[in-house]
This record gives sequence, C-alpha cells and structure tokens, in this order.
Amino acid sequence: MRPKAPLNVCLIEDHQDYRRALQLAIRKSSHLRCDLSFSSIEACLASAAGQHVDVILLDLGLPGIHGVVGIPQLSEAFPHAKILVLTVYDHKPVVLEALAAGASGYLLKADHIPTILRGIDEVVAGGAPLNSQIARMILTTFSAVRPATPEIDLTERERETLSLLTKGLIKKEIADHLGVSYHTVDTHVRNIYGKLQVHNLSGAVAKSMQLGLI
Amino acid sequence: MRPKAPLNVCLIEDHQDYRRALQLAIRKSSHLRCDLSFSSIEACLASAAGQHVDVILLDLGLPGIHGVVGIPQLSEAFPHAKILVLTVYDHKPVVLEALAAGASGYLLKADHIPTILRGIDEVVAGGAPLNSQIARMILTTFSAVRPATPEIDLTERERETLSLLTKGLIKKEIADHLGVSYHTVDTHVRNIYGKLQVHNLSGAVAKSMQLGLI
DNA sequence: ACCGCCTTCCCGTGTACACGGGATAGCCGA
DNA sequence: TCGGCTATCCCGTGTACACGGGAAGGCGGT
Repeated sequence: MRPKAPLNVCLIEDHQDYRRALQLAIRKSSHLRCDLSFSSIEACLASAAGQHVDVILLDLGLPGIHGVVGIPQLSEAFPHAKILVLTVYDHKPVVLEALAAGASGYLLKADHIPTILRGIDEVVAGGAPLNSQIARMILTTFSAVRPATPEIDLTERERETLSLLTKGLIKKEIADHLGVSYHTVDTHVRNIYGKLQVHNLSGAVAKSMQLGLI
Repeated sequence: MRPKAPLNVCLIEDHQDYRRALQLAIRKSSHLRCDLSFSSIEACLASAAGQHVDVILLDLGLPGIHGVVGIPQLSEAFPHAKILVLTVYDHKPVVLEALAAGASGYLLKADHIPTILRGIDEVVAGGAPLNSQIARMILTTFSAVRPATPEIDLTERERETLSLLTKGLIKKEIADHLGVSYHTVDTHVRNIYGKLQVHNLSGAVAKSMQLGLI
C-alpha cells in the first residue's frame, strides 16, 4: 500500500509553534519524513535547493516573498514536489491565484492535523486535497460556466453585442464595431434586457457571465 | 459544536451490503440519524416525499432513473437537502454533470467510512466535500480557463460595492444597501475604475467577474 | 506628530443610458 | 401570402452615470 521510501515533506510556515507541532505530527507517521522546515520561501530556496522533496506544505502569509508569488519559484526549484497550500486565507482571489500558480491542494489551518496528514498522502497519490469550503468556492466560481443554460436564446447580434459589452465597450463603440448605428445597438440591448430580465448594462453583463452566455 | 437536532441522512444505493454497512456506520454517530434507505430514486421519491431530510447520499449507477438525472428531482422533492454523491464513477463527464445538476459534494466508494461521515458534516456546514481525485479533475478542467490573475487589491467597501453591482443594483440602491450616500458609492466606484482600469460599470462588472474578484 | 490611506460626504457639468413611442426591410415557415 | 422574427434605423424625455473638482474624520504606521 505505502511506497517503500518515506516521503520527504518540507514545511514553509512562519509561525514557529504551529510549524513545530506540524513537524512533530508528521514525524509520527512512519512513512513521512520532515527534516526541512523554514519560516520563509527565501530560506527554503537558499538551504534546500537540490534536495529531494515530495511535498511542500506552504503557508501564504509569509515574511518576504508571498506564498502565491513563491509557488512558481518553488516549482522550479523542486520540480518533483507537490505544493500543498496550508493557510488561513480563504478569500477567493488568493485561492484561485494559488491554484492557478500550480498548487496541488489547498487546506486551511482550521483543518485538523489528521486531515493535513491525509492531504499529504492524497497529493502524492495524484489527488487534490481541498478544504471543503474551498471546494465549494471553486465549484460556485465555475458552476457559473456550466449551468444547464435555461432557455435564454439570444440572437446572433444580441450575443455579439453582449460579448462586446463584457469587454467594457460603450454602445457607441459597439455600434462602430458592428458597423451599425447607435440606435440599433440600443435596440439590441433593450431586447437583451427583456430576455435576461435586467434593467441596466451592468446587470446584463453580470447575468450573462453568470449564465455563461458569452 | 454539534447542532442539537440530529441530522437526517437518506441513503439511495442499490448494493444491499454496502448500504447496510453505511447505514450502520452512520447510526453509530450520535448526531446522525439514518432511517431512510432506498435502492432506487423512484422508491425514495415514492416513500419519503415530504419528510425532512438533511443529506442525501446518492449512488449514481442505479436501476431505473440514473443518479445524475434524478438529482434535480430530488432537489425539488427535498428542497432543504444537500445531495452528496457517493459512487464508483470517476469519469469526468459524469462528475461535471452531477455537480452541475446540483450535487453539493462528490465522494467515491473508495473513500473510507470516516471520510464519508466527515463529508456529511461538511456538506451540512456549507462545504463541498470532494474526493481528492475528483478535485484534481475539476481543477485541471478549469485551470485552462483561468489566466494568472495580477494582484488587484480592493478595499472592503470596494469589494462590497462591486459585489452589489454584479447583482445588477444601481448606485442609489447600493447606497441604501450599504447605508451610505450616493456620493460615497460614486467615489468607491471611481476608485474601482482606477484599479481595474475601466471606465464604466459594465466594464467593472465584466473585469471583476473575469478575475474572480467577487 | 504627521503622513497616507480609507471612508465618508458634497457640487456641477456633460455624457451615456433607459425606455416610451415609432418605422422599414428581409427572411422563413405556415 | 401573410404573420412572426430579426435587424436596422429614428425621436424625445427623463434618469443615471462619469468625472472634474473639494473636504473632513478615522486609523495605522513612522
């Protein structure tokens, strides 16, 4: 079941107490090793470069290089390592950035130690351990992209108009873009309002993006 | 910590043995009840309609109505229930369909019983328990869509304002909502324009949604 | 103590939008 | 052939917005 060689876990976490506790907990698992532990990304890159690392447990709110910024650097320095974010931040932009930057999982410090240990194993096994709140955030973010688009059928021109609106153009610019008059665009927009049941441009843009119409 | 009333869990699973085992395991948790257990969606809809259910553990490969198809029907019959998929299927289309149809979580039968029990609690707490393989699938599916977000830090008020804008409210309504004057909202919006480099509401809404700022 | 940032409020001008009307023309299916 | 849909164009009125200015209080950091 377990791989024969123990997994090398590297900690990057600036809170001494939490880091120590984590390190101790990890060391209790016979299949895990945790000899690398740093309070900043710089320190890790400086001291651990070239070492074999399987999993990096990374805090985000670090002194010096911020975790999100450091993810690509860590990926480069430790190409085989999976990066598992472990932080208190649960704000959407941070989460999305971290995952986009290459993190393989995202746990919160509110998660219990056993959950974190399980996360280490899961990430090595090719999984993506996510705190369930984080998972929900991601699902709601992307469920916008694929709702069973309930019968809102815009005409071709309306879709074009909407698409240009979501680029921030004003009606006049859209008119030029489509080679029609301002009035035509205005009419299209009115019809869009009717179909989307909104009463202003920002509402139309919001709704169309939520419904994945564009 | 625990809510006083026990949570009602409903099982829909056609494998007798697995269902029994699950039911026993759930009943061992003092805060969970599991009196409803069916081998098909039809049976569940026929017998349990109107009952109060907190969580539905749903298998997908069922005789009769397939799980994915049944999710909307279950949502309608049990509006308050969270649907937690528990199946062997880990194929992407099935997973995405199930989640798009309204499932609040997706676990695999390979997950251990304690994981499933934890999933029940998480889903009730508003989380989205995902098997880590499933989570990875979702991340890779959507990571293509997401460009690296350049750091845009809005203030709290700006975020609130933006959030209300994406609901289609006009400035005056936002002012009322936040309990401030129109002028204040106007100022916030101006600052948002500066940070997002746009010049109108629809552009701000579009950009913030593209960047996942809200 | 001071500076910078956030939040709050205000004035005024010009512009863009929302929406009530209306119209013409082409295309397609009944 | 006629009604329905789409696309195009137009007028006019009232409203909302964009943005130029200005200012004051709070709060945190130096």
